Amino acid sequence: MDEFIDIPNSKLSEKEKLILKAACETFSEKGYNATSTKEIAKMAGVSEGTIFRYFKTKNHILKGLLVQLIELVVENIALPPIEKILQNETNKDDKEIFKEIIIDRMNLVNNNFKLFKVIVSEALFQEDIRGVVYNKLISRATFIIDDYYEKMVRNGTARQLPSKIVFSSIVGSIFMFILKRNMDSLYSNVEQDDNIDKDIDFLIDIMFNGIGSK
Amino acid sequence: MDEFIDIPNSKLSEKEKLILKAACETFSEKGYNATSTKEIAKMAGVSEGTIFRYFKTKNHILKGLLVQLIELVVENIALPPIEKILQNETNKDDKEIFKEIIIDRMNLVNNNFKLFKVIVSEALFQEDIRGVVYNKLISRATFIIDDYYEKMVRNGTARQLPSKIVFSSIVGSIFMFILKRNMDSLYSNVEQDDNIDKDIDFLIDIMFNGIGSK
Amino acid sequence: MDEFIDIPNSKLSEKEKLILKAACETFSEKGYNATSTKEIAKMAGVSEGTIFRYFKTKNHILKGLLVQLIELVVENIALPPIEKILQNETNKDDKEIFKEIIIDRMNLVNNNFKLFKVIVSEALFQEDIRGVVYNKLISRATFIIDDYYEKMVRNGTARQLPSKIVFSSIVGSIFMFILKRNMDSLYSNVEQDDNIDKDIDFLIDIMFNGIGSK
Amino acid sequence: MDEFIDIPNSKLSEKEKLILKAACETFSEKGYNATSTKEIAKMAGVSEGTIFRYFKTKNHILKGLLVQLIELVVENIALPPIEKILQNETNKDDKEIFKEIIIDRMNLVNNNFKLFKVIVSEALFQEDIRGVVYNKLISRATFIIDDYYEKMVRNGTARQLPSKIVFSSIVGSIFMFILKRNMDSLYSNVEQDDNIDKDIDFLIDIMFNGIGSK
DNA sequence: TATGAATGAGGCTTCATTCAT
DNA sequence: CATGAATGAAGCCTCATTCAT
Repeated sequence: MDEFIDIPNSKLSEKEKLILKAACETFSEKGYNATSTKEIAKMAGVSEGTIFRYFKTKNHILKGLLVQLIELVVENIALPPIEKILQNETNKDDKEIFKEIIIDRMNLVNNNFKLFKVIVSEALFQEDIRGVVYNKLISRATFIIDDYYEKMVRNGTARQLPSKIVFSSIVGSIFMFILKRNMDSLYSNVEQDDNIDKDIDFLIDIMFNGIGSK
Repeated sequence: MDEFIDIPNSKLSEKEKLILKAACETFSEKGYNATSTKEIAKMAGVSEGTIFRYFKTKNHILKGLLVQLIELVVENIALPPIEKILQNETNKDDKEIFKEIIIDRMNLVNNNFKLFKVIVSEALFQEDIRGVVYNKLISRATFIIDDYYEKMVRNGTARQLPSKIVFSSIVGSIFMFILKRNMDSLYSNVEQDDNIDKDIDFLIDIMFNGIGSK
Repeated sequence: MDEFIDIPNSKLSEKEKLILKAACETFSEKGYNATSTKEIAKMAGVSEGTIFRYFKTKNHILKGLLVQLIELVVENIALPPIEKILQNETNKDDKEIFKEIIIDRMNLVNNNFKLFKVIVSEALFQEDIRGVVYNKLISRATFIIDDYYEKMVRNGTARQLPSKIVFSSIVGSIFMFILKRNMDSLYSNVEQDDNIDKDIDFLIDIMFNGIGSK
Repeated sequence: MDEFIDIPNSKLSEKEKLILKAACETFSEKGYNATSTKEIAKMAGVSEGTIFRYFKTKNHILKGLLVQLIELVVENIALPPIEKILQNETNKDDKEIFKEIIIDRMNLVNNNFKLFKVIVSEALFQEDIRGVVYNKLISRATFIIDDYYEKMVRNGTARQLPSKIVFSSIVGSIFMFILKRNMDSLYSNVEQDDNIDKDIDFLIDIMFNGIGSK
C-alpha cells in the first residue's frame, strides 16, 4: 500500500520526461480521468504507442508524476533555510528565518503547482496514491514542522501549545495564502497591488501574534 | 460548459433527491469521471433511463449537487451565531462567539463532507463549476469574513491588518484543522485523545494571539 | 477449473442466439483470435456494444458456445439408438444398431461441425476450455463407449480386449471417417461416388472383423 | 496468403533455427495469434528486429514451421521400416512389421508433437496452410497407406476393402491412440499401468481382427 | 548484421445517451 | 412516467512491422 511505488534513482530518459511533462499539463487542465492517452501523446509529441513503452498503464503515468513530486519534495526538504533553523545558530530573528522558509516553500509550490494539483486531486479518490501522499509527504512535513516548532519553544520564541494545532494553523495559513493568491489572479478582475513581500510579513505577523488587538 | 447554472428555488422531487444522494455518494467515493450513470442508477434504485429524465446530462447531476451545496451554504449563512456577531449586541466575549461559529461551520462541513469533496474536486477541472464556486461561495465567504473582521477592528478586539491576509489565516487554519482531523482518523494508527473542544480553544487562541511567546 | 462454466437452463434470448450463431460462424472461419468483436457484431446484425450486454467478454462468447455444445451433446446422449442398445432387447443385429448410432452421431457432428471445430481448436490452447471439454465430453463419451462395449462382451458379440484400446479404435475410426469425408469434399477435385451407406457398412465391418484376411 | 510457400532445400541458419524453435514452443503453448513476436524474440534470445530479418512476416514464421514439418515427414517417409514392407522381402509377420511402423510413427509424432499441434491448429483456419498440409502430407500419407495396403491384399494378408475406409480405420485408430494417451496423462489422476508395448499389440490386433468375437 | 525504440492501426471494452415499449 | 435494451463513439492498450543507429 506504500512500497509498490518504488522511487528509483529516477534518471528519467528524455522521452519519459516529455511524457510526464505532457501528462502533468493535461491532467492539471482536465483531470486525470478526462484526459485521454491520445491527448497526452499528442502534447508530448510522441505516438500513443510510445507512451506505453515507458508506462505500462495510464495509471502508471500518474504514479510517475507522484514519484517526481516526492523526489522534488524530498530533495528540497533539507535545503539551506531549514538547515539553518534546525542548526539554529544564526543570529537572525526567528521571523526572518520563517519568512525565508515560507518564500522558499511558496516558490516550490508555485513552480510545481500543476504537479501538486494533479496529485492532490487524484489522492482524493485513489487509495494507493492517497496512502503514499500521506505517508511520504504529509507525515514527513508534520515531523519537520513539529521538530522546528519544538525548537522554537525551547528557545523561548514560541509558547507551548499542542503541536498538531500549531501545524494546522501554520500550514493552513500558508496553504490558503498560496491558494487564494492563485485563484484571485484567475478570477478577480480588480487589478491587484501585488506586494507579496509585505503580505508575507503580515502573514507571519499573524502567525506569531494573532489577529487580536494587543 | 453546457449552459449556465440557474439556481432555481429548487424544490426537488423525491426521485431527484434520490439520484442526487446516490450521485454524491458514488462521486465522492470514486470521483465524477470514474462513476458510471449505471452505478448511480443502481445506488439510487432507479433505472438508468430515469436519471436522464431528471438530469439532461451526467454533468447536470454534478451541477445539481452544486446547486444543493450553494443552497446549503446560503441557507446557513445568516444563522444565529453569525447574526449575533453582526448585531454585535451580546456581551459574550468575541472568542466565545468565534468558537460557536467555528463549531457550527465545522459541523456543516463534516455533515456534508462528501458534497464538499465532490464539488471541490470537480471545481479543479471544470471551468464553469469553478466559476460558480468562486463567485457564489468563496467571494461570499470572503465578504462575510471581511465584514465580520472589520467589526472586530472597530470594536477594538482585533488589530488592523490587510483583510485578505486575515482571511487566509482564519479560513486556512480552520480548513486545515478539519482536514487533518479527517485524515488522521483515517491513517494514524495511534489512538487519539480526541478532545475536540479543547483543540478548538487552542485553534482560536492561536488565531487571536499567535504562537509567539507573549 | 470446471465449475466456473455453469450450464444454465440456458433459454437463450433471441439476441444471444444471434450473437452465438454469428460468433460460431466467424470463429470457425478465421479462428477465435483472428475474429474481431466488430466482425461478430456485423454478422449478427447488432452493434458492437450490444455484444457486451450479453457476454461480459469476448472469451465469454466462446464459453457460451461451449455451453451450447455441451447441451447439444448431453441432450443427445440418451437418444433412442443408444437406449436401444443399452436395453439390448431388440433382436436387431449388433452391427445394425451400431450403424444406426454411427449415422446418428455423424449427423450430429456434421450438423454442428463448425461448433465442434471452434471448441476443439480453442481447447488446444485455453486451459479452462480444455478442462471442460475433457471432463464434460470426452470422459462422458468414454464412459458410454466402455459401458456399451462391456455389454457386447457379455452378449458374446465382442471379444474381451482392453477397453481403452477399443475406444481408440472405434472413436478414432469414426472420427477420421468423418473428417476425411469433409476434407475430401473440400479438396479432392475427383468426383466422388458418394455411397455413404455402403461406406459405413465397410467401416463397421472393419471394426468388427478387422482388415486381415479371414 | 502472402505468397506461395516454396519449400527450399532449406538449410537454415543457426538464428533461423533458434527462432523457429522458439516460435514452435510458444505457438504450441498459446496459439499462433496469442503469441507476440516479442515473446518469440525473447524466448529465442534475439531482438525483435532480428526476427524480421529472417522472416518477412509473423505468418512467414508459421510457414517456416510448416516447411520444417514437411521436411521432417518427407525425410522420414522412406525410412527403413517402410522400405522393408514395400520391398516385402522379409519373412517377418505382417503384424510385426506393422508394429514397427506404428512405433516408429508414434515416436515421430511424439517427438514433434508441438510442431504437429501448431500446424494442425493453424491449418484449421488458414487456407494456404491447410492446402499445403492436405496436398503435401495427407494425400501423400494416403498414397503410402493405400500402396501398402494394396500389397497386403496381393499378399493375401489383408482382405479386399475400399482403401479410403481402410485408411480411416488405420490412421484414425493410431491417431486417437496417441491423442488419448497424451490427454490421459494430462488429465487422468488415476495412475496408469502404462504398458505401451502390449497396448500397441492390442491396437494392431483390433486392426487386423476387429473387436467382434471370432 | 543486430538492435530495440518508435509507430499507428486495430482490438476489446465501457459508457453516456436515446427511445420503443 | 419508468424502464432497460441498444447504440456507437471513444478509451486504453497491444502488437506486427519499420528503421536509424
